[in-house]
Amino acid sequence: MLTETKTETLADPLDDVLGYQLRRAMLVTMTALTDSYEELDLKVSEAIILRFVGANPGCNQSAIGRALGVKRTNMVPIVAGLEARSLLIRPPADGRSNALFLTEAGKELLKHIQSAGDAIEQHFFGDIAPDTRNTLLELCRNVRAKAEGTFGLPGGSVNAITNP
Amino acid sequence: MLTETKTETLADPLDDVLGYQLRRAMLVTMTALTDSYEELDLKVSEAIILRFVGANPGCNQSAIGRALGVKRTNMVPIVAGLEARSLLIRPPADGRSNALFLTEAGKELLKHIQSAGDAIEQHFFGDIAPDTRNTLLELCRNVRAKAEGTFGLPGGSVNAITNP
DNA sequence: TATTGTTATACTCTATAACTATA
DNA sequence: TATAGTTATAGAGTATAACAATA
Repeated sequence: MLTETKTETLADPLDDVLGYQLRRAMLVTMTALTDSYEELDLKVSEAIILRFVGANPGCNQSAIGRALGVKRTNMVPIVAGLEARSLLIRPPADGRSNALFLTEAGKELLKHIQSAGDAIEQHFFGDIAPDTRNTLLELCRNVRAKAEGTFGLPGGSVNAITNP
Repeated sequence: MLTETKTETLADPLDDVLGYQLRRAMLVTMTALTDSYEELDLKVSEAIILRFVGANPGCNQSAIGRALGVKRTNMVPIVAGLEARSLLIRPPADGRSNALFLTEAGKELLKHIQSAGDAIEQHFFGDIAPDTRNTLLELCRNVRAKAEGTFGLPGGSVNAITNP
C-alpha cells in the first residue's frame, strides 16, 4: 500500500499564456541582475542610468527619463544620489537643464556594470541560437510598437524600467 | 539651408541586450493588462489569483502564494479583499487553513478575466508562428530553471507576479 | 517542529499635482 | 506656451519580524 504523498502541485491556468510566462522569466533575470548590482552598491535603475549617461555624455536627465520611461519627477532622487556619490556631475547646460557626465569614478564603475550585465545576459541567454535571438529582439520591437495600437496606451507610462 | 531639427534620440546602450528588451516588452503587455482589468475593477494580482482559485478549487492561499511567488503575508489583504467583494469564500479546511472557492459572482467574473486576458495575448502575441511560440515558452522554462543555477537565487523570491 | 493565517511595518518604484525658472 | 528641475505626497508591490493556533 502506497503512502499518500501530498503532491502540492497546483494546476497553473497560465501555463500556456506567453505574456505571463515571459513575465515570470523576466522576473528571474531581473532578480539576478538586482543581486549582481547589489555587489556594486547599485540599484538596477542606477546602473541603467549610468550606462545611458556613459553612452550619451552631456544629455540631461529628462531625456534619459523619456528614453527609459521613467518620469522626470522620479529621475530627481536617482540622479541626485549618483551625483552625491560622485559618479556623475551635472554642470548647467543652459539656464534650466543640466548636462550629465560620468566622473572618472563613474566611468570606472561603468566597466563593472557592463561586465555584470554581460554575465547575466550570458548566463540566461547565452545558449540561444543567433537567429532565435534575432527573432526575439524583433518580437520585442513589435510588442512595443503595438503599445501605440489598439489599446491606446500613453507613451510615457508604457515602459518604466526600474522595478524588478 | 536646413533648419536644424533637434533630434532628441539618445544612443541606447541596451539596444541589443535581450534581457532588457524583453523586460521593456513585458512592461508594455503588463500595462495593457492593468488597463484592461481596471475595467473589471481588478488589479492584475487579483485577477491572477481568481484564475488560480478557479483552476484549483479548495486550495489555500499559501499554496497560491507559493505558486505565484507571492509571500503568504502579502496574500492576506488580497484574498481578504476578494472575499469582502464576495468573489470567493474561504471556509475552514482544517483548523489552520481555509479552502478557497469562487462564488457564482466570482465564476462569472472569471469569464471576463479570461476574455480580457485572451484579448491581450492575442493582440501582442497572436501573430507569432506556433513553432516560434513553442520556442519562446521553452526559453521561459529554461530561464526559470536557471534561476536555481549559478546565481543561487532563493527559490521563494525569484518570481513574484503582481506588479507591472 | 513546521505550517497557516495574521498584524505591523518599512522599503522601493511609480504616479499626480503643483511650484519655480528658463527657452 | 512648453520644457527642466524640483518638492511633496499617495499608491501599489514586496520584504522582514513577530505572534497565535494548529498539524
